[in-house]
Amino acid sequence: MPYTYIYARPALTADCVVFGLDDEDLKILLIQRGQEPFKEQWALPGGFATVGEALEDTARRELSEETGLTNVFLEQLYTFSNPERDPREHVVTVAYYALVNLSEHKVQAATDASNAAWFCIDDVPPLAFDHAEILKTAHARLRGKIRYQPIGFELLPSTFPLRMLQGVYEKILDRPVDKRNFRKKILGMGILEERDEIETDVSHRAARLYRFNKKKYDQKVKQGFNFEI
Amino acid sequence: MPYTYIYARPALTADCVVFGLDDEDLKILLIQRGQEPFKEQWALPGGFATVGEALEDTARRELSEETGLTNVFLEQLYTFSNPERDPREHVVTVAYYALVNLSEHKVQAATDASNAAWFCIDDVPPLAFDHAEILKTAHARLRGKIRYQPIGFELLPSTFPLRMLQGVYEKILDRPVDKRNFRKKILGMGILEERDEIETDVSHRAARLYRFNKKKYDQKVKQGFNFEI
DNA sequence: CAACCTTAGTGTAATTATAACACTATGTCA
DNA sequence: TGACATAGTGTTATAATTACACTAAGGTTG
Repeated sequence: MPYTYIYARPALTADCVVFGLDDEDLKILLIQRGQEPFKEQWALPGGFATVGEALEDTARRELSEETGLTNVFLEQLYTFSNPERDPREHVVTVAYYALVNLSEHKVQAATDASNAAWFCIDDVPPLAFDHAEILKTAHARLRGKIRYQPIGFELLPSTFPLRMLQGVYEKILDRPVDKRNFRKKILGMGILEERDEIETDVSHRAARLYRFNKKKYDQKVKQGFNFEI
Repeated sequence: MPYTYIYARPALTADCVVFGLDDEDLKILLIQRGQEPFKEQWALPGGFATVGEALEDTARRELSEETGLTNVFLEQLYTFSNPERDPREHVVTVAYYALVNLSEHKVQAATDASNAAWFCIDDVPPLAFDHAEILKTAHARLRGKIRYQPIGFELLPSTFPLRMLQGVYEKILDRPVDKRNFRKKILGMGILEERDEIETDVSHRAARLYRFNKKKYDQKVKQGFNFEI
């Protein structure tokens, strides 16, 4: 059933730049396209907007359909509207970026896309459309954002040792961080809650585990507290 | 000549939140709508996207058509896609914010819109659609942005006394700023160029005029210089 | 023309935040 | 039991921020 409008309309899509973190590296989730254009090439997960659906919901739905990921931290990044960005026609895309923790969210390549896989941020294959530019924008945003908002938790399991959180910052900022200063600062924010557990299955002294306390965080946000690292 | 697509498409618009500054207040540019819905109500300047045109160009074109403003500083703000935001149908809007200096850009209400006028940011009439929310988002962004990027110049004539620049910061941040510290900081950035002119037509000691030097600014940006105020 | 009003223009000291830095403690593993 | 790996902890030097008040210049007014 076709739809007719008096004036031409650009097509509208939502795409997701999904960041994950393993012990080694900051990673990015890509899918391999099943159709033309750019068939077989890697691309950001995403798809066409549906009338009556907010674009953030489009982004979440497509992410779930294509990779099985649900319930992730998701924020709008930027809207890309260069008329040449899609060879078929003028397609405007609203890009989102997402943070997931790899240990609790397993990715499965799902129906729509033939294949989904994680790539190291420094070793990404050529991407379809202008997705390389979108990725670059998202990476820059992530680096900028983590410096003044504690979003690093989203990449970790719900309880984690401080070393792991420090690792998040080091991998995203791509530079070493002083352990003592980092702990002072992050604990001083008063948004981490000390748990009565320690790490297991490590071949060295086990560290205490912490949990992000969203309630305390929201409270401090309301008070205008500054979360710069 | 109608256009037909296999799947339904949301309509797409670009809207502008235009900030200006006079001696007194931070102001916002609104137009009075000539058609339904929200006929006669005040709204942000903006209009429908054209296929083949980047949305930033749409924003500039509509701004020029509706208010006569051209050549303004314009940045993307956020994309609003709530399906209920327009009573007619699902309309996604990409919002931009613009900074203009009132002394050099005179506004004229132009063809499309019946009327255009400046309003104090603290005294805005009820707005059409979700434009109040867009305005609030833009105001928050402006406040946040000016703290780490020297965009205040965009609201001033090309040469200006430091007092005026300080006024920009005070009006946007909505708090007093220490004169000596401000001068130290802003001159220390090395992006202002001292001119051999002083103010005229003032009934007190005339101040030296300065000019923003974009070349020096771009250079410092490249070196990763920090412009926090 | 003198007194007054308004804004220009300038420096220092106290406080606070940041950055640099090294050792002991505890557990695993060979 | 000795070697190894990471946990956990304070202090000091340096840099950045804040608070603060007077003289200078020009215009206005009685």
